[in-house]
Amino acid sequence: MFSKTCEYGIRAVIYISAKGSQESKIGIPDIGKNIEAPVQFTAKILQTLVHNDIVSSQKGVNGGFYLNKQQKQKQLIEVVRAIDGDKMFSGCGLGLKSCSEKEPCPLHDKFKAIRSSLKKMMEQTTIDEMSKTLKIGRVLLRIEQFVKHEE
Amino acid sequence: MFSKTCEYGIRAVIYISAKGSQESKIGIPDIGKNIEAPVQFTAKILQTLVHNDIVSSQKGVNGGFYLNKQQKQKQLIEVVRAIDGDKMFSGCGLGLKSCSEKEPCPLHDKFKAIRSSLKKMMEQTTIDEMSKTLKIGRVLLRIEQFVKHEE
DNA sequence: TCAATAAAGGATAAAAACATCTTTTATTGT
DNA sequence: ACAATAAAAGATGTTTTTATCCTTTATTGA
Ligand code: FES
Ligand code: FES
Repeated sequence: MFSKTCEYGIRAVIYISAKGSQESKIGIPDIGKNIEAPVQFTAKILQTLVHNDIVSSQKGVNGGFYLNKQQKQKQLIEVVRAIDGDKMFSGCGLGLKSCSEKEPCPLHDKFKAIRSSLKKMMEQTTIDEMSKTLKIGRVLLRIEQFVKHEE
Repeated sequence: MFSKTCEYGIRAVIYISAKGSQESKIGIPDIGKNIEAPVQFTAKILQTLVHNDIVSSQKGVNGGFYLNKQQKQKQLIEVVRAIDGDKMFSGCGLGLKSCSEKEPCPLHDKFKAIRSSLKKMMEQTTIDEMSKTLKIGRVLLRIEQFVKHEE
């Protein structure tokens, strides 16, 4: 469905949103470990997300990643668009160069319905919403249990 | 959504079903040209589909590919399974090693609904059905118009 | 002020996907 | 029989995706 890069990106964003804040930023090793993704590769993906104003970052001592209020309210589709582009939400299911009503592929009518539900779903889901289910421990971002913060 | 290999595979199968028959088999150059796919690569994909009893083939003079009656009735999901496997229909949307109700990812509830519609759609759609819309010229498998057979 | 820290950036490497080329095998019309 | 044909099979090449390594830049607490 999404590229591996995009999957890591979404997981990272949800984790950062759940665990980080402007006061307590999250470092790449922490992120990589908790979303079970290659650390350096995750760093690259986060660069892209910072460029696209989906994640905030700060260099230096006590630096790291976090999401500001506006960023937490972003839709998941924006994360996908920043990494994989729009292909999944507008491209042809059989790989034709373009998807159109005028020159549709055999699967067009049935496929566009699915594609449209997927798009709607990714638009209706915010990062914040996902991070909340993670916080209360209902869901996981890796096989082993999410490491609960001691407080 | 599907791999390029799978897209070519589905297009090829629909084309062969529409244009070929046991009496008049279709050759790889014809297929490659009409579905706008690399010829030799398409040959490889068809090998896989023959092994999986989705397409029939015959070597030698007047040989080529065709679909028998049972094969025409197969569901599109079988083509996808033969090439891409089952990942798209059972894997986690965020790339976790497994998708389960017991240890779901944050997107699980929403994602499984989409995935399930996609699966149902690919199960309810037969190769024959797709090839019929191609035959009557309502749809295309490539940018340029499908070459109508002279009869 | 400066050493420690952590992200940013650039270069490189490994793996997978996509694609092509060449040889072999089976089939058939003559 | 056999030459022509077309898929099967195996080897190889290219491109894209995924992943790692190393250097640079910005920040900050002591
Ligand atoms: S043309 Fe193929 S999905 Fe629209
Ligand atoms: S666990 Fe992620 S979709 Fe089911």
